[in-house]
Amino acid sequence: MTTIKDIAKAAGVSVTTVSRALNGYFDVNEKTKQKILAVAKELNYSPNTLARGLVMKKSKTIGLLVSGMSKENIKDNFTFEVLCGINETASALGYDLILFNTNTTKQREKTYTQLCRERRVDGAIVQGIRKDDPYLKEILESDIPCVLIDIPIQTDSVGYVTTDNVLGAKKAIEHLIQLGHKNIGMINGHEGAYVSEERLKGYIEKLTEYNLPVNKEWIVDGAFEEATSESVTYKLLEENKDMDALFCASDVMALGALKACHKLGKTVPDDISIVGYDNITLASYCLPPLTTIGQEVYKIGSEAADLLIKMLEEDPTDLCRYVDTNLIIRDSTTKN
Amino acid sequence: MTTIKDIAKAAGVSVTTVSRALNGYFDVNEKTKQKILAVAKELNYSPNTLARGLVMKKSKTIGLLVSGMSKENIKDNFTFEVLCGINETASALGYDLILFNTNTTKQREKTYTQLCRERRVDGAIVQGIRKDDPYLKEILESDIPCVLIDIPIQTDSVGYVTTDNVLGAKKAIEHLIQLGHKNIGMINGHEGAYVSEERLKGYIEKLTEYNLPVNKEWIVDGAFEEATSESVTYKLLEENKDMDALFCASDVMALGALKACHKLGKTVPDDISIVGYDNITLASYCLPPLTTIGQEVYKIGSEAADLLIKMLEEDPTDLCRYVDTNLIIRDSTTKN
DNA sequence: GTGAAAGCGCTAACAA
DNA sequence: TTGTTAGCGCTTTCAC
Repeated sequence: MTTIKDIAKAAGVSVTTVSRALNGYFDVNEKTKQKILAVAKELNYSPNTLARGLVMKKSKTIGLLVSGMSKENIKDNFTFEVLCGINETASALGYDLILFNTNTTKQREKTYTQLCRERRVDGAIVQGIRKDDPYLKEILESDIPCVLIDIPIQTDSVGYVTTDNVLGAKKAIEHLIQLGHKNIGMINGHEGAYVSEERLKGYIEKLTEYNLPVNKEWIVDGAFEEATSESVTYKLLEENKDMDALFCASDVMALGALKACHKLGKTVPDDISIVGYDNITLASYCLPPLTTIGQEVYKIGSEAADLLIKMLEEDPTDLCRYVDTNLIIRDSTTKN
Repeated sequence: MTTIKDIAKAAGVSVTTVSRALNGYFDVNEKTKQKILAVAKELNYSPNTLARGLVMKKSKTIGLLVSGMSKENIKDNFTFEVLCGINETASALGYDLILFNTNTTKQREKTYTQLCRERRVDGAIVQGIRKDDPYLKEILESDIPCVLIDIPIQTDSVGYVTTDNVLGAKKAIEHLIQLGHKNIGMINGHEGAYVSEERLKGYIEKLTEYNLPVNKEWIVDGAFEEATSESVTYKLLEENKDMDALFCASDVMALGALKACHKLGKTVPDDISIVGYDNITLASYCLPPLTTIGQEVYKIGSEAADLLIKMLEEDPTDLCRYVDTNLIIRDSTTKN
């Protein structure tokens, strides 16, 4: 494999000059530069980023800590869409991505800091970890630049990209209230998720705004899973016969709720309206197509990459970015 | 950041000894070893993989060349599922993944070899590139260990993981024939895909096996896209009123075909049976749920990672692996 | 069982 | 404008 040493020898100059020419410095004679470039091309040279990273203490690499990459999460294209957004933006800005898997026990043996330092990543993007994940604590204590997705916590070295989940939930509930619904239950995710906390907040605030009662028994967790959601919905509707609408904190859970309704012989939306969250691909294909809160997931990813790289290169003052949500009305909601 | 030098100083030994102790060599006194390990832990040491990679000429990194990571491909969870499989297996075996994006022009400036060599990846896994992609030629000419997904070409350093697409297509057609269909059209992908070639082969062979005529006009390309498929299906069915079944080389295209049928006022499956390919998540949710050829996509990914790592560490003789397919019968096919 | 020294490929003072 | 030299953090002969 060709090194700058080889080029230096072939071009009859020193390695320093080669390095400078290759890196586009201006203090090198145009002629020598051309010569060096020619030799480099001829010898089919590729720079060794490991060596460069070693001396520069920069790797032009972003570490990706993603929890939703296991078999179970395949239905949910949220993770993938975020990934796509990160990938395109990062690569457009000259950074490569390195994937850390937080599921396998193998990786869990290492701490977040170890993961990042071993690979000498310049920064990290973290998606899908829970509030109580030990990694989160570490991330916040570490000084490695990091962007959190959907976790609105900021430190000197940690920023975040998220949507306004309170507002998103409010849009959903507003829609249901406008349709005349008064007994609105909620299938939330789980305690480990900030988005759950916020969507619940939006739900409560909007009900309160309309002087509708907030009933604790009407709020249950569905673990962001279809099956769990199905079973809790079943129970919820059995115990509250007058419930006329359901707000689910994710489309996947709305799918479960749909199944439960079907089994109970309830027609959606005539007997009960359902609003989901996320606007996953399935949302427009299921029966009935889901009214839901859409997020520009791809944009969340690309904003995250953009923010992190800005943090690495320009240290911006604002480390928080919000991406829009919008209510998408389909056929799972109707007038009461 | 702690280095082995720091450890050496703190433990009162040489860097050599530290290196040996940390790497679990046996020619180091148990006591010194324990001392070194203790110091390392206390100083919160993380090895620098860049430095190690530089001297060892191995990076324990696998390069991922994936084309299906753009906005358009989000519906299709094939790519993501492959990714998940690769990720879990690679990380279980101690390898990290580095993502190369082949879409952005930025990356296209570099050749495959450059991409791999710059990052000093030990090997690469390539998914979703076309037969005529210049990268493919390079991959086959290069001696970088590589596993191709769904491209059955082998060289000394290149292996592949795929399914038997001829057989898969045959299963689909067999099913349709058993249901009494005789006028079976095919929406294929495009010329750039090996899987298209093979699925077409399976289609033709099975028809021939039953002495059914193979009609060139009945075979059209849908570019693996929903919209394209919809428009070609429209035309196909208009021009061939007696067509009673359709075999689509992907579920996404089957979705398009479904739409076309709907617009033409044809009921699936009563007027026309449709079989897809891939068993994407949507397949079981669309209307009617699709009969399709399922692939263990996750397994394709994990096999690819496993094969590549075997190639890196043990150089196996067999560089080809096949993953099963199976016919999944849902409601888009019925007796004629 | 342990250490000194060389070197992986690169960048960056500092000199010339 | 160019070259000399040191050093990034690590592994690995080779000698003791």
